[in-house]
Amino acid sequence: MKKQTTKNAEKETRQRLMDAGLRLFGLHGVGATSTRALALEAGVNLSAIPYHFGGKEGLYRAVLEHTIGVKLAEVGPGLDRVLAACANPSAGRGELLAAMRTLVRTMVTVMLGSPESRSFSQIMMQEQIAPTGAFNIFHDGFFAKVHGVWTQLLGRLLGLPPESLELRLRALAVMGQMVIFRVGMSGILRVVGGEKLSDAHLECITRLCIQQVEAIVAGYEPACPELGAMSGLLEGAQ
Amino acid sequence: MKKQTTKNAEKETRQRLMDAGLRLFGLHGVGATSTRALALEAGVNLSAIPYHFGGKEGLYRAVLEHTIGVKLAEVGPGLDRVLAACANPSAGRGELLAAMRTLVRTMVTVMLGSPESRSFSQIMMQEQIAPTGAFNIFHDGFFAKVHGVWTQLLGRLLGLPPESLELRLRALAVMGQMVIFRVGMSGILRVVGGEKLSDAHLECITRLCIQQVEAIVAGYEPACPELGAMSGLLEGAQ
DNA sequence: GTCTATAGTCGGATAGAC
DNA sequence: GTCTATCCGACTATAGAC
Repeated sequence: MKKQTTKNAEKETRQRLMDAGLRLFGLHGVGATSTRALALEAGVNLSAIPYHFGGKEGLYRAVLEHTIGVKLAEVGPGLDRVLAACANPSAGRGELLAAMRTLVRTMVTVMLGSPESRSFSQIMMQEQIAPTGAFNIFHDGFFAKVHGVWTQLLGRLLGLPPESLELRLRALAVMGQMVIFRVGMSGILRVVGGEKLSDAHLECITRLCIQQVEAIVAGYEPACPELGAMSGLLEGAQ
Repeated sequence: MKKQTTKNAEKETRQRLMDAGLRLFGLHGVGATSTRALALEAGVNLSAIPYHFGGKEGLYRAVLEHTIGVKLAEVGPGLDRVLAACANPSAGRGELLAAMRTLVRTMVTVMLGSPESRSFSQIMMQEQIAPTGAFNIFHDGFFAKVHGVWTQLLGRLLGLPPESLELRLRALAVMGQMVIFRVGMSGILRVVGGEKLSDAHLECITRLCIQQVEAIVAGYEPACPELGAMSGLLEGAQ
């Protein structure tokens, strides 16, 4: 790599380090990523890390906050569509289901489609495995929002109160149908071959998730009525 | 910790190191776990690691292989129940669904119930995030087996051929409903409080997953018929 | 703001006494 | 088999030249 003292590198150093951080922190975690590897990957001097971010941890937090903003903007439209439908008291089943289809499509696309989504979900998984001080940035800033929207949507479709424990757990299970393709991506890719799923795969996953959610909604029967009154056990919506 | 030169420590050193490895590798990954931390956690001398396992990587592989054996034995009965039902050509829908319920209950219990299951799934997640040379031990030895059984079961219930891509992807999505409670456990526990889910939570999750799988089976409609003929894109059953 | 050089610490593995 | 002592490399962060 060439020297970076030219014009475009002057204010670009932070960005280059954050890009490198997204990749390497996702792959190896914070603890196993060395500042040397980060500097090398970014094509930047090692000392730029403590200088710009106060250290490795500071870079990690900066990467987290930036990436959350990006991803939230990507899923935002899908979430808003659902919230709009739920906010309309006269919205019928068809309207709610249409919003659900949009949300599933958005989530599959955002989670599985874009290349940097891999690093993002890797970091999310790292935080679930061993939460750091930055865990709440993800939890409150991203996961709880998405889970809250699914909870509202399913609450309307299933006729369950928003605080119902069963509802919140069901929202998790429904999301799991999509999330597993992210979580198990390495296993899937190992056999499919290649760096990412094809568009045909993504379309199939999208349709099949939509169809299964429709079936779940259509075939709903209460599973644990005795827990229906419990509330506050899971995080609140957005 | 007391000296361990007494009788019960002589052949126990390997076991103590593997226990410590399961915990620490799961929490921090191989790269971020130091041999010193392992030796301290195990109450064992540092030199025991290269001596008994040839090094840190050797200990990791030993932990993987041992834990897979344990976990496979735990889910084995549930898997066998399903395989038996599927092997019987005259097995009716009710019989297949009964086997499905047993399998869901077994998986939820094994994944979420036992305390060491947390470390096991943490290591599985680490391998999905950044596969090491030991990835196939998990993939072929555990995941592919479970996924293969679900594929067979759903194939019978949905009337899809075992090689169907849609079927294999659906098996993943169905498993995702259970897996997400493992993957997202940190977020769930953070709000529930405590070290593990209560029995009431586990029972609710079990019932709700069973009910949703039943709904999916009852409400099935082909989602991507044009991909029905594709085969070999995902790993084979057991 | 970016670099080199270096301080101070911790990493994994080994040699050799017991 | 288990221990102590130690090598040597890699780590993060900082000081100071430019």
